[in-house]
Amino acid sequence: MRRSHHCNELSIADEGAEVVLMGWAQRRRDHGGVIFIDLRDRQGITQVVFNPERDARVHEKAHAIRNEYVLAVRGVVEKRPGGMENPALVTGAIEVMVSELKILNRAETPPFMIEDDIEVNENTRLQHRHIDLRRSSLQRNIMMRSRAAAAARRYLDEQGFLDIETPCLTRSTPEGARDFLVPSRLAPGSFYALPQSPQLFKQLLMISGFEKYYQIVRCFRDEDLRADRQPEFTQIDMEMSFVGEQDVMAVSEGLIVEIFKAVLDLEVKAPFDRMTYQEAMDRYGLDRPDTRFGLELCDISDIVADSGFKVFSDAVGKGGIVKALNAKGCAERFTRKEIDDFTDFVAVYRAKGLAWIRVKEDEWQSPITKFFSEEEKKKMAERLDMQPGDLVFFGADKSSIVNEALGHLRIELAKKLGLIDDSIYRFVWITDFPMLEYDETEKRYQALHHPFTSPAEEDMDKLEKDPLSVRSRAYDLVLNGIEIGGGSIRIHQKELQIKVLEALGMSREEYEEKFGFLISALESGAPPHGGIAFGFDRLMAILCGSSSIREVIAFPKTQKGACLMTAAPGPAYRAQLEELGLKAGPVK
RNA sequence: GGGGGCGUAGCUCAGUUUGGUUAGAGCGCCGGCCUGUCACGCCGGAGGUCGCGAGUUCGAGUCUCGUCGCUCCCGCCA
Repeated sequence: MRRSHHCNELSIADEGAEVVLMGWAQRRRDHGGVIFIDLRDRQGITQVVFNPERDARVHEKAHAIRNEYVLAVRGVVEKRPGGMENPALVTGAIEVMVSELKILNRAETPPFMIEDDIEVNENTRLQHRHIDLRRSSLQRNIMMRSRAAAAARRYLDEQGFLDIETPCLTRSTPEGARDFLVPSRLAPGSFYALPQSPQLFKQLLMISGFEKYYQIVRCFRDEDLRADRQPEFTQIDMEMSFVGEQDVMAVSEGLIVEIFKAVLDLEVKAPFDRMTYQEAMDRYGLDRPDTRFGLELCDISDIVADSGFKVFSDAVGKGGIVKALNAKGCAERFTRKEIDDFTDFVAVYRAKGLAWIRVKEDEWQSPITKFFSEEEKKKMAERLDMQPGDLVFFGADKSSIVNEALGHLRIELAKKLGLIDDSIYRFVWITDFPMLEYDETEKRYQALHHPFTSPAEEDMDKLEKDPLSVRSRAYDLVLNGIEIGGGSIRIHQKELQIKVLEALGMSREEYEEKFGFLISALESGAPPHGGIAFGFDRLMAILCGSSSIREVIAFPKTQKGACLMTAAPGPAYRAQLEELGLKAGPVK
C-alpha cells in the first residue's frame, strides 16, 4: 500500500474516492459491531470505520488495534450519515470505510495520553519525549519553528547574506559565560571549548571580505538553567560590513516581519520604537521594558532628599535613589496582606523594604505619611498624580536595586491587574547602552555587551577618565518585555580594540594571549562592521505562546542539564579517559 | 551556592493538619456485552517500594533528620 493522502486532506469533495491513509491509532471506539478509529498523522485526524456488514474479515482484524498502533488503511471516502458529522474535525464531514488494514507496528500503551489538555509531569514527558512530541501542541510548535527557520533563511538569502558555518570545536575565551570544555586526544591535557557564540569567527569573516554573513547556529554556555535558558541554544546570527546601527536594525526588522508573516500570518509594523537604555531604566526600571502597558516608575529622589523619613533621605544621601510606582485606583484593590506579599516579592531582588501609601479622600493611609512635610507631600502628590483611590509603592536604595525591584513589581502588578494584552506584540529597540559596568566582586570594569563592541564616537575621549559614562554602539531588540536579540557595531581598529581591552583591566600579555589572533586580523584591513544575534528559542516561545523554551525545543534538557531520555551526561569508560589523558571519576 | 513548590496506581490527584483496621477517586489498561461513536456506553477485573534511606513510636503515606529527582526564582548568565 502506498499513502495517497494525509489525515487532514479529505473532504466531501473526495466522496467515493479510494484512498490510502497511514498513521497512528489515536483512539478506538468499539461498538461490538462497528469500530471507529481516529487515525492521526502529523497533519490531522481522519475517522476510519470498520463495519462487519461491509467487510467481516477486515472488521475482525481491527479488534486487535490499540492506541498508538501504526496503521495503513485502504478504503473509500464516504459522506457521514446525516447528523453524524463532527464539526470539531476538519475532516468531520467524511469518514473512510476500510476495506484493507495493515498493522504496520504494534505499540505498548503509552505512559500518558497523546492529548493536549492532559497535564503530565515534565519529567515523565521528558523521559518519553518521543511520545510527548506526538501531542499536537508540540507538533505545532516544532512545525512553526521549522517555518520560522525557513523564512529566516529565505529572507537573509534574498538580502544577499551568505550562510557560513563556523567551528564547534574552538578555543576557550574566558570572558562572559563559563565554557563547555572538550578534551583533546591528539593534544593530551589541552581542551577545545564549545562556542558561546560565533562572535569572533563572524568578525573574521567580515575581515575576509564576505560582507554579509548569517547562520542559524547552536551556542553553548555552561551556566545554570532557567525557563528561558538552556545550556545549548540556537541563535539567528548575522554580521555585515560597511554598516551602521541603522542598517543592522533595518535588516533585523525585515527579518522579524518575515518570520511573523510566515509563522503567524501577521503583519508586524516596522520600523520598531526606539528607546535609550537610560530612558528604559528611568521609566521601566529594566533594560528590557514591557511597553504593552503604562504603570511607569517615577523618580522622587530630589523631593525626599532631606525628608524626615530616614530610609528615603539616607538612600539619597548615599548616592542612591527613591522611585515610586502609582497603581491608579488600587487603594482598595489589595489587602494589607497582599501588600505585605509585594514586600516579599521585591525582597527577592534584594530590596530591603517596600513603602506604600493608600490615597484616601482626606488623608494618606500609610505608616510613613507622618514623616513627610506638607511641602514634600504636595510635591509628591503633584509629580505622582496621586488621586484619591490610588495606591503608591516606593523603593529606596542603590539605583540598581530600586530599578530591578520596582521594574519587576511593575510587571507583577500588571499581571494581577490584567493590564497585559497578550494578543499584541510590542517591539522596542534599546540603544545607547553603557559600555562598561563595575564588577564589585572582581573589582574591575566589565563589558556590558562584549569587549568587541565599539564605544560611541562622541564618548571616545572619556574611555580613560570616566569609563562608566561611555556609551556603546550596542542595541537590543525587546519584544513584550523579553530580550530577543542583541548586537552592536564592532571595533574594527586595532588601537581602539587594545584601548578597550586595557580599560577592562587586561595586561598586554593577557590580551595578546587571548585575543592576539583578532588583534592581528584587525591590522590586516578590517572593514567597519556590525551585527546582531537573535535568540531563536526565545523568539519561538513567544510566537508559540509558550512560557518555557523547552516547549519549542525537540529534546530539551532539565534544569540540572540532564537529558532524561538518553541519561546524558553519564560516566565515561576508563579507556576513553585514558586516551584523553584524563583522570576523573566516576568511571565505568 | 541560596530560597519557594512538587514527589502516593501507567497518568492526574485526594489522604499528611490531629500517626491507628485491608491506602482511595477519575482517566488509562485488561476481559465481557454493545452496529453510528467521536471524552462512546454498560458490567467486571487487575494494578501500590506512598521518590529513596535512617530515626522516633506498640504502630509512620502522615512526625524528625538526611538524600535524590523535577520545577520556579535569586546568584550566575547577554
